[in-house]
Amino acid sequence: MARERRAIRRIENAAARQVTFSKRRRGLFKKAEELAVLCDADVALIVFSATGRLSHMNDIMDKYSTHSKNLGKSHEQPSIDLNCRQMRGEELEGLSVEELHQMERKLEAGLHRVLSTKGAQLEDENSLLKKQVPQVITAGAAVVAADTENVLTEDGQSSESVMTALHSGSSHDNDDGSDISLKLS
Amino acid sequence: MARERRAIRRIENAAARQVTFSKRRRGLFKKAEELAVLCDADVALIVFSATGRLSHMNDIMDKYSTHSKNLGKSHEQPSIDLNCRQMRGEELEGLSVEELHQMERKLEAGLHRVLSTKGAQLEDENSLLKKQVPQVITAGAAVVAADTENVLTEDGQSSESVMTALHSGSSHDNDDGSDISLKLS
DNA sequence: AACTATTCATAAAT
DNA sequence: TATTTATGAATAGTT
Repeated sequence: MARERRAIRRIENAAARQVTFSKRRRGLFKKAEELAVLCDADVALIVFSATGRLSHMNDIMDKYSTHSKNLGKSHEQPSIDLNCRQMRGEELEGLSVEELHQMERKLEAGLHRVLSTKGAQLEDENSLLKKQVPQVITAGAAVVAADTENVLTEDGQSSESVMTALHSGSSHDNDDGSDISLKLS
Repeated sequence: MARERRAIRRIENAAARQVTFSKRRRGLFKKAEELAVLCDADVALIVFSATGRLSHMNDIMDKYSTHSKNLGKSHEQPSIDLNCRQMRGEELEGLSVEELHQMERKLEAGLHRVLSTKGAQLEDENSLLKKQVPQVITAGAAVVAADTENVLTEDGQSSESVMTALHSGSSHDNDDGSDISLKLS
C-alpha cells in the first residue's frame, strides 16, 4: 500500500514488525469502528501482539487491581484482585496455567455478556437482561482497559470512562505499544 | 473511500447499509488476517450484523448439530447437541436467556483456550497445554463455523476444514450475507 | 514521529 | 447481486 508492495508473510525484522503492527492495528480498529457505526453492527476485536500476550499480564493485573480499588469495586471481582496480589512481583514463568486461565475467563466472560446482552436488546427481549449492560461492559472492559485505552464502546468512549461512570466522552486515540487491544461496539 | 466520501454515521437506507456491510466486512477480515500474518499477532474478530445476531442462532445451532453428528463428535459437546434438539423449530422469542448463554459460553470457551494456548506456546511453557490446541480450535470454530466459512485460522483454512480434520487447505472466500463472522488467527 | 509515493479499499454507477 | 471505476484512505519505505 505504499512505496512498494509488501508480501503478506511474517516480517522477520523485529523493529519493522513492531512499526507495522502499530500502524496496522490502528487502521484495523478504525475500520472496525466504522463498520460498527455505518452498518449498526456489533464488532468485537481483540489483538494480542506477538511480544506481549502473557508476558505483560502482570502489568495488566496490577493496573486492574489499582483501578478496582480506586473504584471500590473489588468486591465484584474478588478472585482477580486476590490473584493480583499473589502475582505481584513474580515472574511470568512462575505462574500456573490455572492462574492465567483465571484472568482470561474474566475477559471472555465480559465479552460473552456484552454480546449476549446486545443481542437481547436487538430482539427487544427480556428487559431484566438489559439492566445488566452497565456492569457487564465494565466487567468486559476492565481486564484489558487496565492496560490501555484501546477498549472502546461504540460511541468512542474510552474504557476508562466506561469503568469510571459509564458516561460518554470523546475517544482519545492511543498507540502506546500496548500488547492487547479490545474493541466492543 | 471512493467516488465520494461518506460520513461515518449509520446508513439509513437498509439496502445500501447491507451492501456496505458486506464490502467492509470482507475488507476488515482481510486486514485482520494480514495483521496476524505480518506481525505474528493473535487476532480475534467477531462481527454481528444488525439484522442477524440472535435471530439466526437457530439456524446456526441446527447446522452445528448436523456437523457434530456427521463428525461423530456429539459426545464432546453433549449439552449443545441437546440444546439444539430443544430449540429446533421454536421461535427465538421462546428461548430462555440461559439457553442463549450456553451457546455463547461454547464460543467464548474456544476463544479463551485458543488465546491462552497460543500465549503458552509463545512462552515456551507447559507442553501439555499445547496438546489441547486441535480440540480447542475445533471447539472455538464450531459454533460459528456452522453458519459460515468466515471462521478462518491463521493459515486460511476454512472452519469446515478445521472441524473435519484440522488439515490445512486453501481458504474459500465467502460473502454469503451471513450474520455472524468470526476470525481467530 | 512525520512525510509521500503508492497500493488498496470502496462508494457510486452499471 | 456482481463488476467496474474514480477516488479517498491506508500504509511501506524514507527521513
